[in-house]
Amino acid sequence: MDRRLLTSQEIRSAFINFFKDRGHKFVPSSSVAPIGDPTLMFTNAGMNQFKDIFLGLSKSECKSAVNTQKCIRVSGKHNDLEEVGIDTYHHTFFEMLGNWSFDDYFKEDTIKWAWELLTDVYKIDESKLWATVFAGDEEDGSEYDKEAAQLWAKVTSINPDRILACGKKDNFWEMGASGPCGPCSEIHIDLGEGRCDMQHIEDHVCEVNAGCSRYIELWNLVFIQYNRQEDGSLVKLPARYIDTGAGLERIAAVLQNKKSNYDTDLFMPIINAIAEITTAPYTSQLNFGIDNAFRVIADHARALTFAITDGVTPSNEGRGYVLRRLLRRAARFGRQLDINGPFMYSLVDVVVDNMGTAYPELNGRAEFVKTVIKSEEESFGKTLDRGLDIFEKAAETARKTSARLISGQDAFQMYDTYGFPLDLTELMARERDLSVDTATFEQFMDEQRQRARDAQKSSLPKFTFGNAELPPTNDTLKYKTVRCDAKVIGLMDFDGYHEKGSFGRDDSVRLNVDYNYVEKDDHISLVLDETCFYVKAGGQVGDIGKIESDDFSFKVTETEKLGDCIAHWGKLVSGTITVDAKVTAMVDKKFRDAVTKNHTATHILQWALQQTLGDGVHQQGSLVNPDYLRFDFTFPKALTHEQLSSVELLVRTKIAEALPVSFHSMAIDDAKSLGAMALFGEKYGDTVRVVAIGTKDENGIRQSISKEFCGGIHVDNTAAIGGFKIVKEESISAGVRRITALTGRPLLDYLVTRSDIVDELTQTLKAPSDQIAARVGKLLDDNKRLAKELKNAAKAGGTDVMAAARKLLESAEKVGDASVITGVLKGAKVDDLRGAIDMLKKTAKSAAIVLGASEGDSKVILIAGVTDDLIKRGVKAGDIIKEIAPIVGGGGGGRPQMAQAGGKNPAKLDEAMTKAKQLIKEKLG
RNA sequence: GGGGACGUAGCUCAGUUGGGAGAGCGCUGCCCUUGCAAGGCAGAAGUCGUGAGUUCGAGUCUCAUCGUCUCCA
Repeated sequence: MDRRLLTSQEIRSAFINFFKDRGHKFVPSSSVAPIGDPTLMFTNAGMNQFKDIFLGLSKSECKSAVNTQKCIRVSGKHNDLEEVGIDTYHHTFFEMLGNWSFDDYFKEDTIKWAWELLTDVYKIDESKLWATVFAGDEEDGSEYDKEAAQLWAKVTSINPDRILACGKKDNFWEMGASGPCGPCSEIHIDLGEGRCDMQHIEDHVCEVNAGCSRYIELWNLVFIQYNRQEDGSLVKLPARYIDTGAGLERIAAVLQNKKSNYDTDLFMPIINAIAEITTAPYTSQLNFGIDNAFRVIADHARALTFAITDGVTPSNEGRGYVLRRLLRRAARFGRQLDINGPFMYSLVDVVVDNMGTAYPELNGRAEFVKTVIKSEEESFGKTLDRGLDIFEKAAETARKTSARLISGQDAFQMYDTYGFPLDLTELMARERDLSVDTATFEQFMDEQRQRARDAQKSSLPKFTFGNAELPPTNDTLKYKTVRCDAKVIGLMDFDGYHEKGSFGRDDSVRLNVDYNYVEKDDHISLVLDETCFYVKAGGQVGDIGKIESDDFSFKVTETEKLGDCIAHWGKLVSGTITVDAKVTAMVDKKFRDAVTKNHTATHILQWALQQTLGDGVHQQGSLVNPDYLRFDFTFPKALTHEQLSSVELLVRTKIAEALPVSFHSMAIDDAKSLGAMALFGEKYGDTVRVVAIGTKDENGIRQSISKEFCGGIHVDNTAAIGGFKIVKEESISAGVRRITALTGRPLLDYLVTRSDIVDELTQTLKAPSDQIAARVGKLLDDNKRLAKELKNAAKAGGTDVMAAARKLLESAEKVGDASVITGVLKGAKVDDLRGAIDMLKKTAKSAAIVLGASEGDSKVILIAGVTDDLIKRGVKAGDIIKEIAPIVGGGGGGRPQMAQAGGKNPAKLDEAMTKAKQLIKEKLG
């Protein structure tokens, strides 16, 4: 039977539907830029968003899940960047299909379903499939996964000879040095003899995990059943989890009968689009520069589009820097295809067209993504131009050497400091019949790598929670009150979590002996059963306040969320804290009020920006604290004064209208259909909280001016915000603007300060406030005009200083044709003296001049000037000044033509002049 | 997280044991030209990123800080 090949879209949805039919919940892919996980730069596996569940930090909302996760591997343990393009299957961006069980089904169903999906749904010939199970590891104390091996034979129709036992490297999965882990079972496919790429290697035998491309891994089924302790031993977990992962790109290649992932419909539309820009055709060969370039560009276009859509923008640090490097790499490969200007941005639409159905977040962000990529491509052009200049200098040096070799140091400096790629340096060197010392270059690279590694080691965090199970904290009270009763259920310090014990300022009740690094402020945290404190989330800062009981008083300075547990960090003010103590938690109300005003104002601001600037405005981030609010959003250029005024006016109008603010808990789909805005990258559960401005009840949400997914705390009525003013508008990266604004008390303070300044100015300038600007402008003009007149007058010799200088010339001593001019010009400034020297040198033609002046009774200025003919005879201004400056208690120096000095003793000025005259005459005589 | 480079006029940059803040382009005015371009002459324009320190004196040296670029992890 002739069967149509499945498209990637069909493969993806078949996977999801297969598991949905078996009771799994579809969980959308989380952002490629994980929030709240600083250990991870990019989401690099499907399990990332479930990590807290496996760690026991939070509970799952469902028993089993299925998803397709956007992943990027460009840094850390999984760094595939250098591999991309040269083979058929490495990618920086890929999709991971996975099914998950959270203490629900285990090995049997996992194996059975995986087999069923591959053979029944995807119709893969089962005679090509192999399975592997974990063979056990003596050193490790882990056992052979007999259970899995037996299940493969029992629940699938696989040929028992094709169930292999393999070692730890391939069949034992661990998240880190400690934590949940377990054996895994992989499914491999035999693509046939012709596909081996290691025939040229002697003794090579094609088999599973032998490294050649005939057998490839299709799907990894991980059975999480152990917890690895800090000491390396394995303990059985009470709850067991399933974590599976299958790369969509590989499956698509197999099902579409392609030798390369790049030949599937996931990549070909992009490759075709590249082919339209360049003249070279894509021929799908390996080891061929042009085809490699096509693959790299297609891969990077996907990674960039997804990452920027999820809110990461190119920058000079962290994630943003990884993006910048990706883009530059793509741009470099573009040059191999003779594409020199910006072009990556033009591939965005193709990616969005192909993936927008599976990842709806792409739609509507394309314009922004293009703006960002294009401006980044332009900036790379500048980097290259700058590098060219530096290259020319290095090449000049190289030409002078007999080896005609550009030194490794030069090449490294160009790369390291100016970002000029080595391959480009080599290429340009060849064009000039030069070569590059790459061995030395590599030496410098190794040194740099070593430096970075050493630094890494010394900065490892000391503080971990080990495997402690943290209790969840109920914090729903935060929306209702700023004061609540609670019970202390645990204490945390820099050694970890303690379920019992006490902590006091007295050493005898300290939890631990070694407190060297916290002795300054005894930083510890309390864990309560319930709390009304808000934890930093969604841009809103965490609350501060107090926790008190009959026995102690504790000042809360920071809150932190660890899984579902909330830690109240701070300082013990007095008494002793004991676990089980009954306490009252009190949020600082002034702090909270200021924050809520700013938070609601931020929502209105977003609405006002969209009203004024259009739908292109998307939130990129926000910060809400008691002092001010900050809102970052996509917009291509600076806002005009008119636009800012109009935004401000809109916000103020809505505040003045005293609109009600209401909160609704509803299903995520309902919220979306009402038009509520969600934030990219944020993880949402099934039920979301919607904050609506302009309605009291649910019926009015659609019509309300602002409706956003938001877990933050707000005022009940916009009137409470009490004013709004934008104080700053700036750019933070290409296509992203930032607005900083004030409300409430900080706004009032700001206005009062400004008003005081105006009052002061009206008094000083004796002008009404509305004329201050004009008056100051006039003063500045007058000032400039007068200063200039003064300068011109001095040049013309009209001042006393010049006149006095002329007199000195008339009475100067002569040694031959040379005039020796010395004298004190009272009240002259440094510039006057210099002017006088210039004038005297010109007038006298041949002269040695030393002039002095004093300022007050503790400052002396000395200046000397000598004409060129006398310098040849050994009279140097610098020398004279150095000799006489000590007389007036100072020091100085300068060049032979002109030198100056300062001093502290005006009384000795005449003595210095006499000495100067004597010195000059000695030299000339 | 670690290393390197850079921050001087609107733009691109120069500024040499620490000793008069400069160039080119652009801008303004005038001359030349029917007009434009070019050319000639004149002119305006700078808290030398910010803050301390050393010094008689700092664009220049030291330290801190902010920003930009760049490489490594």
